[in-house]
Amino acid sequence: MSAIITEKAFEYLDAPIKRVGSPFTPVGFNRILEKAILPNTDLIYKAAKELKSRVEDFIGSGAKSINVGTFHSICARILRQEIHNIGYSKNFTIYDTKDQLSLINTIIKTKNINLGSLKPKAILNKISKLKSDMIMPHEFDAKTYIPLEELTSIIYPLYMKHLAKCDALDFDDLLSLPIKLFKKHPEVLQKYQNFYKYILVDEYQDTNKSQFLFIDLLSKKHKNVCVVGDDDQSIYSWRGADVSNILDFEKTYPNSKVFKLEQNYRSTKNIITAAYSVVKNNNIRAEKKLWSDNETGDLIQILEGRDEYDEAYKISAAIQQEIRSAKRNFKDFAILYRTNAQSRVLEQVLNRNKIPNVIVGGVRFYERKEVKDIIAYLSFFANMKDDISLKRIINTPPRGIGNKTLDIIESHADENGISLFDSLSRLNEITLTSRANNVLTKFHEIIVQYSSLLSTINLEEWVRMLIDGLGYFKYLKGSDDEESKQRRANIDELLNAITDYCSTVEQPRLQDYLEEVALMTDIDSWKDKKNSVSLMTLHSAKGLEFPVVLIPGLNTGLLPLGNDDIDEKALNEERRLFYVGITRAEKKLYIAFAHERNVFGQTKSSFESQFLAELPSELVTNQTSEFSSSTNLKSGESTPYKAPAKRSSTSSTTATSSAVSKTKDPKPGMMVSHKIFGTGKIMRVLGHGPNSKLTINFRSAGTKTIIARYVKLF
DNA sequence: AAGGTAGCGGTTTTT
DNA sequence: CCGCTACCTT
Repeated sequence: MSAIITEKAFEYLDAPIKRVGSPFTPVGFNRILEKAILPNTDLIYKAAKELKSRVEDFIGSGAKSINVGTFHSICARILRQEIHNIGYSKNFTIYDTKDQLSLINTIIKTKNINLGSLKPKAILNKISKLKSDMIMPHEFDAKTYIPLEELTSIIYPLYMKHLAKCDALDFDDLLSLPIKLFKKHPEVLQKYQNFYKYILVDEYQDTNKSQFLFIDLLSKKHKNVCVVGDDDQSIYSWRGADVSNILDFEKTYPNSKVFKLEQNYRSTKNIITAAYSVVKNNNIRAEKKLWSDNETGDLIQILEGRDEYDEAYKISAAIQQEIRSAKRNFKDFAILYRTNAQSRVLEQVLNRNKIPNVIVGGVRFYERKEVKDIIAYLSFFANMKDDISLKRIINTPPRGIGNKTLDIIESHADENGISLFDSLSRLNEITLTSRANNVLTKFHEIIVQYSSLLSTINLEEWVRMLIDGLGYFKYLKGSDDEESKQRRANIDELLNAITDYCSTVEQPRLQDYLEEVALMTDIDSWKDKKNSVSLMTLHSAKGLEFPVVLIPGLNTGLLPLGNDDIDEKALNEERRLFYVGITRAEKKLYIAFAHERNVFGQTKSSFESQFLAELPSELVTNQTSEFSSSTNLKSGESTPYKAPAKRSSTSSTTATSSAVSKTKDPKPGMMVSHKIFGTGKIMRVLGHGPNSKLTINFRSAGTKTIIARYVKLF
């Protein structure tokens, strides 16, 4: 989500103003915002430039001092300037999720905490939730009979202490510390209030408590705030976003004006109607009527695949068909899925069909092991108190510093209340084997050496020398050939990115580069200059639009995601996610599902998503006549995927008929019913046919093993 | 005491 | 199918 903070640009608006119905905005600011901020942007500063020029086009000159950025980046910028006021170092490091987890694991290990069956990730999620609600450790009223809460109440304060010791901030701190700063130092607040006289927030429905407070404080003086959003598109409640921020805006700011933007300029009538038919099934939402002057448009096409490969194949075929008949370009298409894992198969099949494609997000570039390794080195040089990065690099590449040695160093640092690196400079105080002493001294020397080198040569050159000096490429060669090639390529790309950064910025600084990297969004790094089909998650697609959108994976368990015990609130959010996906489409919408899916490496039969049935049958077709039987795609000789399923099915034009798999063979994942035990899910199958033994997890009776002929398959 | 490997367990979504 | 742990080998 983005915040626009500008001085002149919004003067013509009466403020405060609330706008609702973000996807249905007339040609106006929101549209400019969507166009300007999200696509075609490499980095934040480029986005700001782009926005500036577009706003200038719109209101003429005067759009001078515009600041554009995500909440996180704007907050980070403020903190770099002001954080010393609340007792932190300006050299703070920003920890990503991996760093956070590693920190929590360190705590668990050193404090001998027994997590039981809980995972560190669960604790981290809990802590993050608390932080986004601005609940400090001492304010957390844990219900101690709930293990998660009790353990969190133990770990949370330690986690905070450890972060502070490392001069590190997590993503939540970036949002909450400015508020602490503003409250403690009114003079600092005032400075920024005067600096940002007009404030505009896009995607306001996805703001959390700290983001609300941030805007509230900043706008208190001049009271010029304009927010845009749509409660139907709230898809981040799992990370603390609170829809009531937008729903209660009028109450919070009694002088505000509301403009309902109910005309849609983006999509065809059919797409809008379909989107509405879906989202109206949600029980908690603000009713709005939507309309459009656009053409009625084509019907929504349902694609039915035998499995996810076939589904991907049908999607490829649909794209080829659209390109042939409607003269579209590859860049007009977006494939939007629920989970990143789905991108693999799609990418594979698209490649086989020679359809150029680009995955936005996914396993993020900067989270890949080899890239993260180098970034950890850089982070450590930027902040030597960063124990987490030190632990990552100290034996990468392997230099004979193992767990035992590290344990000794850690307890020394802990006892003396110093950083790990400080302990390394005081090895004489520590009892070590001479071998350990040697390798540690050597490591310490390397760090000192490169640290002093950093101030004498330029950043780019220094990074190259560092990677060289570490023998990192040699280290990568160790693993198997194809993989190490890829990893080397990634390091090369990282080097290119650094070179790029150095050439676009006046004064390249290691820290600034790292900050940019930490806060870069998927969309930022999206290079859509190439004429390619875009692949991304539904979450990433928010705010974007494409002539043709294809949404695969409309299966139970996948969209909506989760098992059948999904609660109403979560189901509503899944539905909103589907709604967001539908409303990305301008001209044409394809929705796909498969009868079988590979989950956990096992093929499981899969049912149609309930959301399919919510599409009005008269707007939907699954006649794929033009290409369903076609093998005219150049799919290559060795394509292992099966020819399109020959199903006698689908004489009906709706997708609402339930797709019952007619297979007689029971398979794991299928639902069954039993005279005595009721309904349950097959967990395991032993043997074949009616006499096979099924391990079934019954809803009320628990797990039983039963001969297949005694149960009924759904 | 390090480092390599086999086997296990576990699934969102993002800054 | 991927990452992590526990164990086994050097």
